[in-house]
Amino acid sequence: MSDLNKPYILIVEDEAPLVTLLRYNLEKQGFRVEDTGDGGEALTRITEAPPDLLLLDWMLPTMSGIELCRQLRRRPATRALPIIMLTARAEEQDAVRGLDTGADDYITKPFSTEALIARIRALLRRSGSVPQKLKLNFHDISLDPASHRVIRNGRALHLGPTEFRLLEFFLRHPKRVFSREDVLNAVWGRDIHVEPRTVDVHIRRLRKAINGPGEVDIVRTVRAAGYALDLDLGEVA
Amino acid sequence: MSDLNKPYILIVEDEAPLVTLLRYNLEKQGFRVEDTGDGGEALTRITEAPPDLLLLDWMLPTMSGIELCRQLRRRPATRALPIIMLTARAEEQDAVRGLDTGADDYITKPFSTEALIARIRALLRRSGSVPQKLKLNFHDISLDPASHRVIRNGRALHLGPTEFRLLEFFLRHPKRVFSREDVLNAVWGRDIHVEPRTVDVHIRRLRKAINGPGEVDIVRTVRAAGYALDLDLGEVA
DNA sequence: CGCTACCGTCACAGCACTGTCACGGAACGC
DNA sequence: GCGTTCCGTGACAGTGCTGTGACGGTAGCG
Repeated sequence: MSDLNKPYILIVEDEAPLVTLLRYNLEKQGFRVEDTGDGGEALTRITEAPPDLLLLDWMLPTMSGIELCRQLRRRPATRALPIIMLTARAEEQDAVRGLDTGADDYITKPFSTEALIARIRALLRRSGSVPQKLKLNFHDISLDPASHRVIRNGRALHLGPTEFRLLEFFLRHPKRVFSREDVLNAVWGRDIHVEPRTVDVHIRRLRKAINGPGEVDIVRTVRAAGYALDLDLGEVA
Repeated sequence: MSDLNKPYILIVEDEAPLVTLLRYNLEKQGFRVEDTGDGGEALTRITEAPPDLLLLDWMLPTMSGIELCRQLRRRPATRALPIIMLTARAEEQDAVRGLDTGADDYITKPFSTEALIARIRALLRRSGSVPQKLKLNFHDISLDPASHRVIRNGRALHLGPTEFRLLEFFLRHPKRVFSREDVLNAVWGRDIHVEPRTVDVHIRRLRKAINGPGEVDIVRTVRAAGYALDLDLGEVA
């Protein structure tokens, strides 16, 4: 299956002819395409295997596009998923509301194929469209989301569930500082309430777990700001 | 100046009436707006103080919008800068090419203000809910807000939290003199009360932190006025 | 049921950082 | 020149932030 590495686009649209047209053009452009006409089914499929980009129709039978969009934006896992809304020209007002709800872009029917593809490319380029399944690594550490395994310098590490998610999150955004609030939202979930200092404790447990004797600390503390996955270089050559 | 911390939008457009309209609406939305009709000038201004978002007209006198866009995309510092292109309806084909060149979105004239603002919000939200992501640099110093790192001449500097915010503020408005009150409002916050002289002390700490031996002082004292991030040349050329 | 692994919270200590002051020197006006 | 205003500098006490160990609670499992 060579197309497992292609960018994966999910079309949520119930007009069959339009789907056929889109599928044809997008596959010609080298995308892997799946589709569904049902909002609920879309939600489960996205949960199972999040696409790199979502083409979302405004009018849907079971669940409206905007509602689906809202639900996706509530989940940490799909918060950054690029979404393009498809609307009829007359519904442009709603489309504007759609953007504020969380869609990244919209396009009005009828549209030219080139315009759509250009927008898709722009969005994918921006979101760095790297397939999500790859192993994550930084410095001498490696995390495999599929097998749920973490390795540093050849030796396997044992992490608790939260430590694992924490490390995975940091590995996805290396060298970037996150406040305790950011970390809570991303790792614990948007509407869970825990004390910000809890992050400190788990950072400590993570450090203890991944830092063997004589190994450098990969987690950098930035006072009054948060934490980052980064080498704590005091000086540079 | 209460708007120094607002998201900063640069408009590159030579039709004065349109600029006036845009400026009015965007400022009402809480953005700080600057504009220029010249592509070359835009480039220098972006280099000096990168905006959070760029509104870019396709037709420009000296340098075409698409050329400006291409140049910006070539530089690492502005590669992620969100760009919205403004084009006339008839030029839609070009706009598509514009997207492939590196613009993030385009909108065809005439457009509704709400549609534009919605797109702006979507872009700013996507580029990190905190609208500050681009690296800032001046002379031989570089500050990365994302990784919270400051580098001068290849060596990493260690700054305290306040020193960091202070430097970041000055880097966003280089070569501009700010009174102690301005600095307090922007860096400490509008309703925090501290003695104006406190700024002096932190300026000193900042100087000590960033000025290595044999390096020029980047912070210029303007007697009876305040401070500026600028090379201290004894006399004007 | 008891055991284990893990989680969230807290208290406390150490230390980096902060705001303020006093002093002396520099810059300026006359 | 002198007086005044302004700024650089070092010191210092108070504050706030983080690392750390400990503790009670819970879910899963045999």
